[in-house]
Amino acid sequence: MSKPHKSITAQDVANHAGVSRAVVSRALSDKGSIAPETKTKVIAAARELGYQVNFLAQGLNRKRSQLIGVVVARIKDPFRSSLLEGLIHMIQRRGYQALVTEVNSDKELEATMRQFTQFRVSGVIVTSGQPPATLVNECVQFKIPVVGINRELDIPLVDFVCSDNQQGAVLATDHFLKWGCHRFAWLNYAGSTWAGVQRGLAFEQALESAKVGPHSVQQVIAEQDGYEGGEAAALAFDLSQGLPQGIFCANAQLACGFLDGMRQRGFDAPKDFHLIGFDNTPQTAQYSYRLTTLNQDIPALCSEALNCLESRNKSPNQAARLIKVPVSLVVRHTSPVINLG
Amino acid sequence: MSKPHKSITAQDVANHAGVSRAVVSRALSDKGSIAPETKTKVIAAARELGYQVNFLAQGLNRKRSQLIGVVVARIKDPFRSSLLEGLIHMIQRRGYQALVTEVNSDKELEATMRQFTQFRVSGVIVTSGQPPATLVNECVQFKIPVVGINRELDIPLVDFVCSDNQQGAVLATDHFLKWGCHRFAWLNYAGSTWAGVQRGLAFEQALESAKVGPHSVQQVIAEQDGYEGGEAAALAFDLSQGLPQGIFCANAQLACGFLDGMRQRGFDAPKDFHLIGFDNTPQTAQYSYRLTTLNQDIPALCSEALNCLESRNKSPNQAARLIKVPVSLVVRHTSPVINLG
DNA sequence: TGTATAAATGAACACGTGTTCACTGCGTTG
DNA sequence: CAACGCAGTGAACACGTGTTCATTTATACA
Repeated sequence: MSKPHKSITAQDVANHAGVSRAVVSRALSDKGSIAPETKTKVIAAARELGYQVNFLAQGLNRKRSQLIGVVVARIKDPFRSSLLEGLIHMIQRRGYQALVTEVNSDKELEATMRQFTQFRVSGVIVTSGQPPATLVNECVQFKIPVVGINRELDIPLVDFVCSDNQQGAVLATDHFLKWGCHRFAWLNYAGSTWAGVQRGLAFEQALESAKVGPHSVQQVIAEQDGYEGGEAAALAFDLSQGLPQGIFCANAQLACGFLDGMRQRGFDAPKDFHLIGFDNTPQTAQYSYRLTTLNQDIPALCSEALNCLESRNKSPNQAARLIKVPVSLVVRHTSPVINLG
Repeated sequence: MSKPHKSITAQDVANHAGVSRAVVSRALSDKGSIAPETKTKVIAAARELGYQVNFLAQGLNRKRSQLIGVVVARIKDPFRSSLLEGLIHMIQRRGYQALVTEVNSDKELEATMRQFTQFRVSGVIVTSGQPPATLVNECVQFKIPVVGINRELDIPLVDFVCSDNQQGAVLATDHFLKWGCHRFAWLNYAGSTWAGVQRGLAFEQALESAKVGPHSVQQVIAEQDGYEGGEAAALAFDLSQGLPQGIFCANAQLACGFLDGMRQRGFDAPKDFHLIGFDNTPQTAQYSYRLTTLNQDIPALCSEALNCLESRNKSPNQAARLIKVPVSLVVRHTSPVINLG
């Protein structure tokens, strides 16, 4: 029962089938030439013995494991966990395994990526932090493709997949304008991600294109991220000039917090202001919030990311790609549909 | 720039330091005897060349990789993502890497665990589904320790770490009784996890110990899990006999949904009923919910799980352990502190 | 000084796989 | 009948590491 259990190898299958080990490898990998009846015989023997390849040996030989490294941060954040779920799902679906690492500083990220190369991963997906140049170079030297999600940098040979923040800002702006909003604010937090900053800039730009002067646009920077940051920002909001009618949030957590903060001061959406946040997290759909949000197409983001990895695995030196994934406006209670009646 | 990049091996370090490869191995692993000056010389050479061991070769040789397989389901669920975050954090902290797999059926779980053995993982942590006997046997034969979190089964050589549902039910019951509640309900969903069922039973038992007759306890089974399940259950709740005063939920998502469902019918906590749910997820702390919850000690769960793995790696045949981790009552608005004034 | 003991080192093997290369036997063609 | 090509096979090597074992060197002791 508790014997050392010699694990069964391709050699065992070969002995059992009366062929050489090389034939076993060919029979199972569909490479090289092999007689049909030998093949079936070997496969039968393998099944009978319950043979399973040793991924470590296989990877060592191929100089590549079927692992894909995933870098994430703050997994419990609702959007991030949804993205991670999508990534893992897609990774498994395409026959890989997810090596997930949580990273909170760039130093950690460096150590992490080093370990990825030590495992000879087939690819690296970065959803947090910005890949340090030295490590990216290391990956490039090992011919390990790297792709970033929801960030854009100009790194040679590194692809990026990103939700279309510009389009999202335009969708939000149009919706606000249809409601007749004429004063605006946008909320972000100090030390925001690249995507957060980008969304704010895109919002300002979209308003400018719509001939809304910059004096009608107020920028609010919360001291921290997440619900608490948004709540605190609302509690500290300067109301001496009244509330802006259209408020745009860099992410859903900030938006929920901001809404709850305003409620504590006696204001609510859409009665007193309109609110649109990025990231259509499950929570935003709940009765207590019913936020109008910009939905990121998570399956598309994940699918494109893996496309990039596989494509670059085939031709490692192709030019870096930047793929923008469209977002869509999910209209809910905090800035409802416009009644045409 | 895009040359094949021969990766540097221990042999290269050996050549560079003018010793044999075996010495390199000893210098870096602190095993076997080695002259101090040779050691520093080798380490210097390794650093100079930027040598990093190949984990695949290392694992192949040791018959064990430094990977730990983690089985999860529905990652985007708030409690599950918090648990996953804690696990990954703890796994990295102890020098392993997390191989994360999402699983939705027992068939998937079987395939997954098979792949874990193919990677010769150092351990498997199951947070979803119940480990199929055949696969557990396979792991046992490979001497791969398996530990389950928040479930208990009687499987030889498999350890379990579980929040103390009984204690949680008692805490909730005591709190309800102090408020003078005399009619109760508990909410779960059809096809619940083992933990969910257990919590309901423990609640009934705690009430029975407090001399509350079973006719005062109502059981509600939602058709599905999560917020939507709880909301639907509240909307369908039979009010002909009025509302129970003390309502206990198997998890936080159900509780949030139930609360919002009741609000849609004009009821609210703690005005019309008291509500306590398991899982102190971030959302429950938010202003719109402020749920009184039972907090699971996630760091302790994760730490104990890894303790089990490491302990069983040292002595594989020790008796199966069941570790109960205490929970604590977080008193918030839906069943507030009792005013002694 | 000779010997026993310990420390330090390198050659060799094992881990399990994929792939190259030489070889055999067979059918085809000139 | 000879020559040729070709499908099928197995021996051997490479991947990079950890560890055993024999060998060499230095040290202590009688």
